[in-house]
Amino acid sequence: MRVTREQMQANRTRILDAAGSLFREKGFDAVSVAEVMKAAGLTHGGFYGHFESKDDLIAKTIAHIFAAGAQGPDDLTTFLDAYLSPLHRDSIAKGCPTAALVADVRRQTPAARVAMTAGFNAQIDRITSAVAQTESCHARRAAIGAWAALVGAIVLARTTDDPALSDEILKETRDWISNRTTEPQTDGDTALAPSEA
Amino acid sequence: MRVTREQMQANRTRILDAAGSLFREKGFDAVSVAEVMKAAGLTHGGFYGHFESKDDLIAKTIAHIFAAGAQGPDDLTTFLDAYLSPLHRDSIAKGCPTAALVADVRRQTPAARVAMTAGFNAQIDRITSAVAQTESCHARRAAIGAWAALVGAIVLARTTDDPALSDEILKETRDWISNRTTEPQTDGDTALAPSEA
DNA sequence: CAACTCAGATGATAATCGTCATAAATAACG
DNA sequence: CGTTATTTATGACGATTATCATCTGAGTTG
Repeated sequence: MRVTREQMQANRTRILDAAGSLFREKGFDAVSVAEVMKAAGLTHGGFYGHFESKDDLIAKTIAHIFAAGAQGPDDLTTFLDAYLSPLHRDSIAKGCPTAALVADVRRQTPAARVAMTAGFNAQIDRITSAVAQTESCHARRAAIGAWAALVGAIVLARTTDDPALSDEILKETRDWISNRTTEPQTDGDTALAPSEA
Repeated sequence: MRVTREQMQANRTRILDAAGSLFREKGFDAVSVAEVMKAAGLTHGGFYGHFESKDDLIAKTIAHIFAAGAQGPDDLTTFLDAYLSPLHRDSIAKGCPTAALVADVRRQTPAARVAMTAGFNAQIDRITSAVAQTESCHARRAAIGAWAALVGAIVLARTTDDPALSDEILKETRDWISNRTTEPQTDGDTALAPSEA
């Protein structure tokens, strides 16, 4: 049952791809090693020839997902629309790894959290660049704030069982993030202010 | 081994309290029924006298947590400061149930998602009331947007292994949410705008 | 082409966990 | 005070799962 060296590398990639989808979809705990291998077209036995343990696979999978999805947001409007779209909300297995895995990674090994943090930094940097096109002073602050709202909205929209509320969360968050400098005082701005302001 | 009816009710509450902390801390899957019962001072056998199944416990626990923590944000500034504080970030077991459980509930039974959605609506309503004190036109939009940013920031800050980044996420999100109408054009506002704006 | 190597398949093992059957012991009731 | 009802404790069962030992067969190398 031996296989070409290239074939072996391809198998390894297939395992990481399968794990990337399954982990995002069902979470780390709910996915068994055998299930990942089956999705990759292999049997469970060969797994430990590729990875030291399931924890090792988890850490490597996180890094693999972020390495693959290095697409940066060129146009901020387009990015916001796509990120907070029902389509993105419903395609978890192929969607933003941060939104799909944040909560799960907290309980994983240090290596997994390190890989996740690397993805965080990359994502913040990308959004900061996009924000800097229209706002330079506090670009990083705006990037972090908007990113938190994006991730929060997606996670909330995916959890509720009420479709109307889910859509509303996406839509209102979308408008809340951008409709500020666009129409400053026209229809009453929607920003929050400390009550003593 | 029979017990007073009051004692039995007290035991049931102890089970729900213990489950509330453990589920928030470690997630639904990682907490066994026996572990919950032990934390409540009981043995695992008596569990099925109180609940039909573990899934039943999960749904009832979600409702129980939201029923207990019905504290509304009176002052918005105080609420934002408390929610995005390192103290709240680090006290997961006693902190916001939404932030601790959103991602996990997505993969649970319909009953669990119904209970969670009820908590969502309550929280949105409370924040909307607080926001309405300074902003009436799009109060609900502002509440949803701010809430998404709050939940997202806490979840992200809890996941990263970099303490500095974690603190930064809390602080910058805090400032990004409120520093808008306070100082409109003074130091360059930090709001995002569509690039064609 | 022959000997060796090693990726992958098959099967086994030990641990964990949800669930349930049964036993025990005490509260509740007349 | 005796009988009944019911909560909790004890123990067991079946299913799942991570991990590893072993076998097989085809790539690799000389």
